[in-house]
Formats: sequence, C-alpha cells, structure tokens
Amino acid sequence: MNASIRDVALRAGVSVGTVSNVLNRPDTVGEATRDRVLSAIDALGFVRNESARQLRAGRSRTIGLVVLDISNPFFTDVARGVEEVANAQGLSVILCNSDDLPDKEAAHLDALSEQRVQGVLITPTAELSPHLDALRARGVPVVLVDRRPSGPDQCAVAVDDVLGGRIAAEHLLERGHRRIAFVGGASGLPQVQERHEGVAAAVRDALGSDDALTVLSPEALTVAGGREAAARIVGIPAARRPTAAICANDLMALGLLQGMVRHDVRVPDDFAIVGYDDIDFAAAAAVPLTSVRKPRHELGRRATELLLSEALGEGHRHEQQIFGPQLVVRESSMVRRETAS
Amino acid sequence: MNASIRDVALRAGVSVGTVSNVLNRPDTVGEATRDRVLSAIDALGFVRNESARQLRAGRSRTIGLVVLDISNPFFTDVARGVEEVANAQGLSVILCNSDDLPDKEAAHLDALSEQRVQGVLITPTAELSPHLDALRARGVPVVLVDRRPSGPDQCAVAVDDVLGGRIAAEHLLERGHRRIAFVGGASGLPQVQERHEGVAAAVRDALGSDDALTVLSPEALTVAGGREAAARIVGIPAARRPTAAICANDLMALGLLQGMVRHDVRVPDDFAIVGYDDIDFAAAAAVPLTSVRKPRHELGRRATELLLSEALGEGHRHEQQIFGPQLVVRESSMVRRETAS
DNA sequence: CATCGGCGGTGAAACGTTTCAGCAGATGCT
DNA sequence: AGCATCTGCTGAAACGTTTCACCGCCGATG
Repeated sequence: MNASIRDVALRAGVSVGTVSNVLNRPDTVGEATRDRVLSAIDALGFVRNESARQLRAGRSRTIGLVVLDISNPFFTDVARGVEEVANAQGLSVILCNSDDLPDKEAAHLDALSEQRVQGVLITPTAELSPHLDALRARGVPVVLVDRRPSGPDQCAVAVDDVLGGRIAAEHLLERGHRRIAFVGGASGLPQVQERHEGVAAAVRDALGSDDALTVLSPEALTVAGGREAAARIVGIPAARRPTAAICANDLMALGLLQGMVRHDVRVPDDFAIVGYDDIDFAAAAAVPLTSVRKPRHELGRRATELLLSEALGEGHRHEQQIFGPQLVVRESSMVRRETAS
Repeated sequence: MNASIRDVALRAGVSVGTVSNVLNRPDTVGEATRDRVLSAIDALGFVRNESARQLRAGRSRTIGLVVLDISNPFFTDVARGVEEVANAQGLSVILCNSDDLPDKEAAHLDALSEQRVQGVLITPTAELSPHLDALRARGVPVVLVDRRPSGPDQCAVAVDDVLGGRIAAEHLLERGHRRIAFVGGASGLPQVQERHEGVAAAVRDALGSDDALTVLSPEALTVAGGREAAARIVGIPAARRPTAAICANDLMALGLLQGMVRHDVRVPDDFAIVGYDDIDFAAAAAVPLTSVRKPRHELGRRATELLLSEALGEGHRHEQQIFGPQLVVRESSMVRRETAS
C-alpha cells in the first residue's frame, strides 16, 4: 500500500541511492534526474518511513516531555516553549502526563526509551525514579524542568522557589498581614517545600517566629484542593484566622478564591490571596490574582536548548539555570491592613 | 552503547529468535532458557528498539492527536480521555498543537505520516486540509474530534452545537433577556458557526426575528478575546445594550466576565453570561459560569475507540457519534429579569 | 595524447527486530 | 520397534532507509 523508496527508484529509472540523495542532498543530483525522481515521488504518493530512518540513524527525531499535570496551564505553557524550540530543529515532541504518579511516569519513560528519543525533559514526581537514572545511564540526555537536580552531573532549569516564597510573604507582611496561611504543605514535591521554606523564613525574619504561619495541606494541588483549603480557613475562629494566604500554585489559589467568595469573605478586603506560577487564568480571575511569576515559556525554551546541546555532545557541560521569580501584584492582595498584631 | 537483541542472544547462548520469543511469546520458551535470557537482558540493560519493531511490523504503536489550542483546557481534557484509552492498548499518543494555523497543522500531519502512526485524531482548522485527505488516502484512519465530517465516509465524534447554542439562548430568553450578544461570530470554525446558528434560531423562535441578537467577533477565541468583547459591549448605549451574552467558548466567557467586572458591570445582576464547553475553570470562576457542557473526556475516549476500531479493520463501519450538550446553570446567569421588551 | 579531477550516478551493506519454515530430540501410541 | 506428535529452539529472510566505496564519463590540463 505504501510506496517505498525502491518503488520510486524503479519508476524513475534510478537506483535507490539516488532517490535517497534527492531526499537528503538534492544538490548532489543532476537536475533532470532530480525532477524525474520528484515526479515519481509525487505520482506514487511516497512518504518517507521514519522508522527506517531512525533504525539506520540509531536515534529518532523526537524528544520526550513528561509533565506532572497536563491540566495545569503552567505545564502547557512550558510545553509551548519546548515545542517551539524543538520544532525549529525539526524535532517532534512527545508530551506525556504523569499525574504525579510514579508508575505512570515510569511507563512513559520506558516507552520513550524504547522509542530512542533524543532526550527527555521531565518534571519528575516527588522521588527521582530509577527509570530516569537508567535512561541517563544509557546515554540519553535528561533535563529536569522546574526542579533542581540532586547532583551537579545533570542539566536543569528551575526557579528559585525559596526566594519566590519569600517575596510572596514579604509582600503580604508589608501590607500589614500578620497571620498568613501557606496552602500546599504536605506535597512531597521539592518545589512546594522550597516555597514553603521561603515563606516561613520571611515570616520568621519579620515576626521573630513562624507561629503565625498556618500550613494547610489539601489532597491535591488543584482547584478542588484550593476550595478545600477555603473551607478549612473559614472554619478557624476569627481571632486566629489568617488574613491572607499564599498558595503553592495558581490552581489552588483560584479554588481558594472561589471558596472564600462563596463563604462571603471578600477578597482582598477581608482576605488576601497570593498564587504561584502566574498562569493566564490568574490575571483573568474575577478578582485578578497576585501571583509569583515564573518564566513558563522561557523555562521550556531554555530546557530544550540545554537538551539539544547535550544531545549534540561536543563538549557539553551540564548546566543548572535558575530563574528569578517575580511578584506580580494584582487586586487579590491590594489592600493595606491596619497592623493589629 | 545500546545492547541489541543479538548481544543478548550471545550472552545467553541462544539464538536471536529465542530472545524475541522471550520478549513476545514467553510461554513458548522453556523455563530455564527464559531465565537465562531474562538475566542477560538485565545484565546488559537491553531495551527494545521500537524503530526496528515498527519497521518490521509496518506500523507504529502510536497515534497522533492534533488539537487547535493546547492552552484551552477543553483540549487537555479531551487529551486525557484519548490517552486513557490509548495507553490501555499499549499505544502512545503524540500530542500536537496547531494553534488553528493550517501550516502548523500540515507540518504536524506530515510528521505523523512519516512516523506511520496507527491513526490520527484531529480537530481540524477551519478548512479541511488536503494533507488530511492524503493521510486517509494512504489508509491511515482519521477521526474528527468536535467537528462533523463533510461526508459519511469517515468517523467523527462531535457535539450538537446547534442544539447547544439553542439551549443556551433559550435559557436566557426564559429568564427574561431580550437583547442577547453572541461572542465569537467571525471564526471560520464550523463548531462556532453552528453555535451561532442555534442561538439565532432560538432568538427568532422567541422574538420573531433575530434583530435583538448582537454578534461580536473578537480576534481570537481566547480570554483576551473575551475582554475585547466586554469593552465593546459596555460601549453600546444602554438602551440598545444586550443584557446577556453567549460565548462560543469558556475562555472568552471568562475574559468577558473579567472585563465586565472591571467596568463595574455586575454579573449576573446587570449582565448575564453563558459560556461553552464547561471547562473546570468555568465552575471555579469567582462568579461561577453557566456553560454548555460537552462531554470532553468522553469525546476523547470515544474518538479513540473509533480510531482503534478502524485501525483494526475487520468490517469497520464509519460512525459519526453526536453527543448531546447539556446546560449547566450557575451563578453567572442566575437572575430573572423583568421582561421589558 | 595520456592523465586527472569532478560530476552524477550505482549497488550493497548495515541498522535491530519479527516471523516462519524447519529440525532435533523427547514422548506417546499402536 | 516404528511412527506420529509435540516441544523448544535455530537460522535466515524481510522491513525501508542511509551511507559509502566505487565506477564511467567528460572536459580540462600538461
């Protein structure tokens, strides 16, 4: 059914080598021959067989991207950055979703391994999978995305999340908030732990201790998790209730916002919210969310560049690029409180 | 660097055929031999070469999914459904984003074609690409997603968008709205045109003509497009200004909501909004959005099932499954207006 | 006129699997 | 004992490319 290079050669009256040359090094072929081959290709509807190319070449024209949550716009934005750079190099991207489940992640990594991808970009689940080490051991470049590496022997792009947590907290402290909640506590993800750490440090610096920091740990880092946190917060007696919250990501911040509004807590008047990631929906929320911006797109682009550099070899040095977070202040935190310790 | 099946055979002291049997038909191999082979595989860190398998098999273990906008949660939800069914069959999904650009779409289709994917799921751009026909001509199953086919000779899953537009409009008409806006008009996408059609028909049925229907056509079907529409709506003199809007998707509805709130128009008290798709963010908006629900996940699942059925051949009949839309009423339209024609 | 270099092309090997006909030896049946 | 059957394994062909050594021809060169 599918014409092969041999069929084309036959029809054009040339050898297969020549057809291959027309495809890959057109300038080495005489014009008349080239035209004949091209029209044969056209007539037969010939399409290259990528598998055969790969088999011969030893590797594919593909890279893998494994994300924690395809439903989180943060990751689709990263994916856009990745695809941009990859496509510019003629590479395809296989986008895999792990849902933060080690098993799913492992299955995806195995599949990518079998496909002989040129490299893998991954935001790994809480623990670094042995499948990942296996991949690296086989010489497949791996770049960690939004996650610092354990050692210096691998590439990574990440954001300084301790600093991100700190500037979020300092913003709220400056505005007079004295009781603050951090939403997302129990997650095993280092990114989240670092954000927490930064928040706690800022609170300690300002108030002497972090007793005033309430840590909430919803089931999942999702909108539903944020709503869950809202219910918990309004359940706290007013005297001890936080007046502001920092969420470990914007999905939770949106859920929290929704939950507070539903409980007739006005945002930001009665309660301030700061999110994290600065996804587009943060600005589009009915009360636009203050958020800690990460260069999502750039994260994806840079990670892919590092991956490609490593894939090409040539004296590649592992590089860990840490981007600075940036606080984007919007309505959800735009009220100054009377400092009533 | 990468061990091949031959290395494994050598180390285990068997033939390559036997190794292949261990991998694919373990029960046909003696236990002792099998163990020897397995430990050789382990020792060498052998990983199957998928390219070689594909080359031999003539097709890959992969399907392609081409969506219009990876940033639209509607599509990531569809993608989840697709991945679920595909992974259950041991297939990988290559997710491609066309951004509604025919060129990008064509490039992706070509790449998928070269990869000899088992089939392609696609929400095509406005016009059906010749690349798509080429694909089908080569015998690659194609299933249209969220788009009705032009003829009966192909599979599709879609939603009755005329009906969807109608129920959205009827809902607003019932609530006493007499001047309604439809946001998304100029898009060439048939889905959007059908929604428009349904809205217009309902308005005509209720009011005798669709003069009272204002059609707005933002640049893009995005949050920014919705904000743009809001600016336009508040610019209309109060006497002629619509009291409600139906948006062609939820992204625009969210943008519209945000824009209206920013212009101090209260939703739903002063202005009602109905979205389309019912993405999760619709319910999570600070004013939860009334929306026309499409079975996003099911759409993806069903499309994949149809694709697989077609890929397996065996008397496959092309099937066009149209799902019913369902109005989900939330706060953004929850006010009854005095009927003041 | 012999030689050389370049151009345009050929043909076969190699990539790593899967598949299949075939074979040796063990087992069961008459 | 003779024959059929089954079990477990072998070896080679085939999939469609790319690559590379090689070859014939032609015009230019000394």
